[in-house]
Formats: sequence, C-alpha cells, structure tokens
Amino acid sequence: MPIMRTKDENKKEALFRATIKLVNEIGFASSSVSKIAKEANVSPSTLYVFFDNKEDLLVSTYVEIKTQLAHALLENFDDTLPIRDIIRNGWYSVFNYVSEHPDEAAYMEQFSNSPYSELVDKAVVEREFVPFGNVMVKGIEQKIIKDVDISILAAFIFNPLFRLANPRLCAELEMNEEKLEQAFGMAWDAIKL
Amino acid sequence: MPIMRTKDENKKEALFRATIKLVNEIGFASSSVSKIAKEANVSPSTLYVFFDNKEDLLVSTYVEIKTQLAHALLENFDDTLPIRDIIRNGWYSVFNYVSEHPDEAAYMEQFSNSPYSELVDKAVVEREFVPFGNVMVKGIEQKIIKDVDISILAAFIFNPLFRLANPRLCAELEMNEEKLEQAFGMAWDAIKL
DNA sequence: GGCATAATAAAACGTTCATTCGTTTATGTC
DNA sequence: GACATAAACGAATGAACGTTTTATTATGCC
Repeated sequence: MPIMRTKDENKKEALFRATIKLVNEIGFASSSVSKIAKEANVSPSTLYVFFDNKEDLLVSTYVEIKTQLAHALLENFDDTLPIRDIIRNGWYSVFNYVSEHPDEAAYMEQFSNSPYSELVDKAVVEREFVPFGNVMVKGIEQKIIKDVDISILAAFIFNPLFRLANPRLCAELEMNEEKLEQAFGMAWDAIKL
Repeated sequence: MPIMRTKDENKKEALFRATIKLVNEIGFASSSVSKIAKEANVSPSTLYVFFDNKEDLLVSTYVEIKTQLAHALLENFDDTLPIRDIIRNGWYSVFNYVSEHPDEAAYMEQFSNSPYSELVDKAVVEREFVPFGNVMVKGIEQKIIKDVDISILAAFIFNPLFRLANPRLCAELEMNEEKLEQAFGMAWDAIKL
C-alpha cells in the first residue's frame, strides 16, 4: 500500500517550456539550472525530482519534442493514398508543426547540431518515423522515387523545410500558401524519378 | 618610430583551431576560456590580446570559417559557363570544403543554429556570396530556374548538402562519386524549371 | 648591449555554476 | 484527523567560470 504525495506533472511541463525558451534566447552555455528553475517557477532542487541532472533535462526535452513531431507527422498518415499524397501530407504536417511550434523547432535544431545529440538513443527516436520511411521504400520499388539512400531522400524533403519555417534562419521570408506549394513542389521534384 | 614586439599570429590560428575542436567535442556550454586556452597552448589572458572576450572569440571563429567557405565557393567561379555548370561547380566546391573540413563545417552548423548567430554582422558575411546569388537571379531571368526567393533556392541547394557531408548527421552514410552526382542531380531537379 | 614596449603568463578576482543537504509542506491512506 | 511519505524548497557546497590585475619575458630599434 503505497502512501505518497503525487508528483506535479505541471512542473515537469513547465520545466520543459522554460528549457526551450531559455536555450533559444540565451543558448546552452548561459542556460543554467537556476535560471531554468526560476523561469519555471520551481526551486532548483525540485528540478532534480524530475530529472537526474542538467544533461538529462536537456536530452529529455529534445526527445519530448521529437516525439511530438513524429505524432504530428503520423496524425494524418493514410497508407491507402497515392505515394505523392502521403509524402505531401507528411511534409505539410511537419511544416505546420514547425510553424506552430517555432520554439520547439529551434530547440530541436540547436540540440541536434550540438554534441548533446550524441546522448540520444537514436533507435528510440527513429522508430517513430519508420512508417514514413516505409512509404519512401515503396516509392522506390514502384519506380516513383529515385533509388537513393533514405537519408538522402529525407535530407531533400525535410532539411529545406526546417530552414524555411525557421524565423531565425529565414527572418525576412514569410511563407504563404503559394510559396508553400512551390516549396513542396521543389522537394518532390528533387526526389521523384 | 614604433618599438614593439610583434604578435604571434600562430597563436590566433591555434585559438581558432582549439575553439573549433572543443566546441565540437563538448559544446558551447562546456568550452570554457581556460580549456580553449589550454588546448591552444596559450595562457587564458593571452587570449584577450587577440579577442575582446569569449563571445568575440566564438563569433570571430565563425566569421573566419564562413569567409573560408565563401572563398572555396568562388575559387572556381566562372561567369562564362552555362548556368547549370556554374551552380554545379559551386555545389561541388562547397561539398569538397565541407568534406575536407568537417570540424569547421560542424562548428558552422552548431554556431548558426545557436543564439550566437544573432551577433554576426550578416551583411558582411552575405556580401561574399553575392556573385553566386547573381547567377541564380540570371537563371530565373533566363527561365532556367524556378522563380522563387533566392533563400528558398539556396535552401534546396545547400541544406541537404551540409547534412550529407556532415558525419555527425549522416554517420552511416559514406558518399562516393555516384551518390554525389545523384545528390547534385536532386538539388538541380529541385530548382530547375 | 640596453632600452622601450607589447606579448605573454601566473595568480587572483568576484561571480555563478551544478548539485546536495536539511527542513518543511502537502497529499493519499487509514 | 493523524500518520507516513515523498514532493518541494531555500540555503549552502566546492568547483569552475570569465575576466582583470600584476609581473615577467621576448623582441625590434637605437
């Protein structure tokens, strides 16, 4: 019979949000545990109830975001559609996620370009994206998509997208529906046979 | 009549290299001034002879790399070639630079995705890439390239390239001549009309 | 060779860091 | 409502931080 006070998951959520905000504003180097805790209205020591240490906080924040992104990608996933439509849906889903969550996207980019990324269990993260990868394999088999490594295909589909949707990298550029369809057209032209 | 001891520019060079190495290995957060100085075999205070502060060191390192990259890009620049060949030469020049200088490339990516990037005078950096941008404008005018913002074009040409040439992001994938020509073909398909 | 000067270094500065400690507070069960 | 428990906290920890101060070394010119 466990008698215990329950953890307040709002605090974990607040710590995630504080981490994302601070790391985007002042970077990994200046984002101290005490600043993050203060931003989340939590005591520094309380942070250690939810995370083993600072590193664990940063890595967990990344995995949390990446999982959200995977769910967004697979939300409208429909295996029965033509391959181009499946990929188009996925592309738009990711674009929408990145547009609606610019802070999460910026954190993701900053994190994955830093040495912290080596601490992530990649198998766990990539597992979420398998269905989408399978579609590309199917597209190759059906001679619809160029016969190239999946990671090359993914690079052409998603890398420009992240740049375009990221205000830090493309501040001057605001996307509208026309530009968006153009951009997907370019991504598709790159990978289609 | 100036009587003075000359600065040892080798030390500035060593500090650049130490910064790149350490930031890639342990990130901005852990790369302290004293560690960088030790890696460069220099006293911490000597660092301040060459740079105003840590921030200046990090930004200067980035600008130095970006300038090197621009020179690599423009080295084989030949205005008289067909547009596709000009862009192909530039693409290969950048790929070669990134392949031969993976540490510099990784630093560049990590830096430009961090808040430090806001400290860079973008006009100074972008000026170096103007000739290449002009080629793309010419390509649009001649109806060879899609009529899209230059930053969208650049995103499709260079973003996948950085990912493919970066061992941190594509560890499992080794590029050979065939894959390379495939990859450029994809980039060109994306932007060509 | 000696002097002026800046490059260089070692040590010290106050501050902030990540983490832990000791205590208090809130909650689920009886 | 009282008890047991873990959540939550503020304060304290020593280490490391970026930078400055102070002292020494090496160099170019007379």
